[in-house]
Amino acid sequence: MTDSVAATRTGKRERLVDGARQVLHAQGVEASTLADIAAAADVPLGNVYYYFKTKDELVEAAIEAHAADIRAFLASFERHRTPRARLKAFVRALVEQRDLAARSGCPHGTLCSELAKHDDDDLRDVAPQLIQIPVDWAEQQFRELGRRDARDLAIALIASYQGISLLTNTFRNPTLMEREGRRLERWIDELAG
Amino acid sequence: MTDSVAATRTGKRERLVDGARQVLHAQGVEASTLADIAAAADVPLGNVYYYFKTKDELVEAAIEAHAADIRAFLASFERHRTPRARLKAFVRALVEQRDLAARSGCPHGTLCSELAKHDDDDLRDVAPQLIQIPVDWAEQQFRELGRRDARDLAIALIASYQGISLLTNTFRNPTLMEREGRRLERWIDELAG
DNA sequence: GTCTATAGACCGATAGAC
DNA sequence: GTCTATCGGTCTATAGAC
Repeated sequence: MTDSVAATRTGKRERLVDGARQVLHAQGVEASTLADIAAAADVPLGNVYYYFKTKDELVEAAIEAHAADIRAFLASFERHRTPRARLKAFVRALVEQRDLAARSGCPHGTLCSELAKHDDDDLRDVAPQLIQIPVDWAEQQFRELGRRDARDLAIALIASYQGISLLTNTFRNPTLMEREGRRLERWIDELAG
Repeated sequence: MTDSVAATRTGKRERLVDGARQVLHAQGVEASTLADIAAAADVPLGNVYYYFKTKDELVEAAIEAHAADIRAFLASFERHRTPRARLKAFVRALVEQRDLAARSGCPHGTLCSELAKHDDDDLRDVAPQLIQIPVDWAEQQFRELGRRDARDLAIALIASYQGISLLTNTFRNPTLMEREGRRLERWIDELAG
C-alpha cells in the first residue's frame, strides 16, 4: 500500500488504520476525532499527519482495510461445495456477529449510511464499492443455483441483513438477528434452483 | 405540545422543527449545525435557544414530529379492507418515496442509525420508539392474516425496507427499491393465511 | 419575545524542535 | 521519523441590548 516500508516498521500506520476502524464503527465518522483514533492506536496526535494528510484519507484507508476483510470473509466459504451451502454459511457467519451488531450495527452498513451524507465526493464514491463486494458474491451464488433473478435475490439478501442489523442495533437486541437468520436460511432452502 | 401559544403565533417553533427534519435528513445529525437549521427555517441563530434549550432538544422535537407523521401515514391504509391489501399499499407507498431514499435514505432509519451511536442517553432511547411504530403496525396486519409468526414477519418486512433504503441510498439508484418493492408484494401475496 | 454579538470549548491541520 | 505546542476556524450556548 505504501512505499515507505521503513516507516511502517513499528506498525504505526497499521495501528492507526485498525484504531480508526474500531473508533469509526463505535462512534460514527463525524463524531470520531483524530484524537480519539490516535489514542485508540496509542500514537501521538501530531504523528497521525505523518502517515495521512487528512482525516478523510485515514477514513479511506480504513474502508480499504474493510474491503480486504470482506473479500477474505467471502473466500472462506469456498470450502462448501454447493452455492446453497455457501449462502447458508454466509448467513450463519453474519448471525454470529450479532452482539457486535447490537452494539454498533454492521461495520460496513453504518459506514455506507454515514458516508452517503458526507460532503467530500471522494469518500462518498468509495462507500458503494464496499457493499458491492458481498452483493456481487451473492449474485454469483444465486446464479450458480440456476436463478435468472440472481441479482434481485442478492440485493434482497444483503438488504435483509443490512436492515436487520439496523433493527438489532436500534433495539440493542441480538435475538432479532438470530431469528431473522433462521428465516433467511429457510428462505434459501426453499428457493427452487 | 407547548403551552406558550403566543410564542408560536408566528410559527417559528414549527418552522424550526420542520427545518430540523429536512436538514438532519439531508446532512445527518452530527454534521448539521444549528446555523444550518436556523437558516433553513429562516430564523435567526440566537433565537433558536428561546424555543429549545439545547440542540438535542430540537432533535428530539424533530423525532416526535416524525413519529406523528408515521402514525398518520399508517392510519391512511385503514381504508383498505383486508390486511393483505393494507400491507401491499404500505409497500407501494414506501416505494413511491424511492427518489428521496436514493438521495438521503429512509428519514427514520438513518436517524435511528445515527442516534444509536449518539452519546446522549435520552436521545438514544427515543430512536427505538420510532421504528417500533411501523413494526407494531405490520405485526398487527400479519396477525389479522392469521399468522402465528406475525412478529418475525413484521421485523423481516421492516428490515427489508430499511436495508433496501440503505442500498438505494448508497448506490443512489431508486430502481433498486422499485424491484425490491415488487418482490415484497409478491412475498405478501404468496403468504398463506 | 427577538436578535446580535460573543464567550468558551473543541477540532483539524501545521510549524518546527529534536 | 517523531512529537509538542499551537494556530485558525467552527460550533454550541449565553449575555444582554432592544
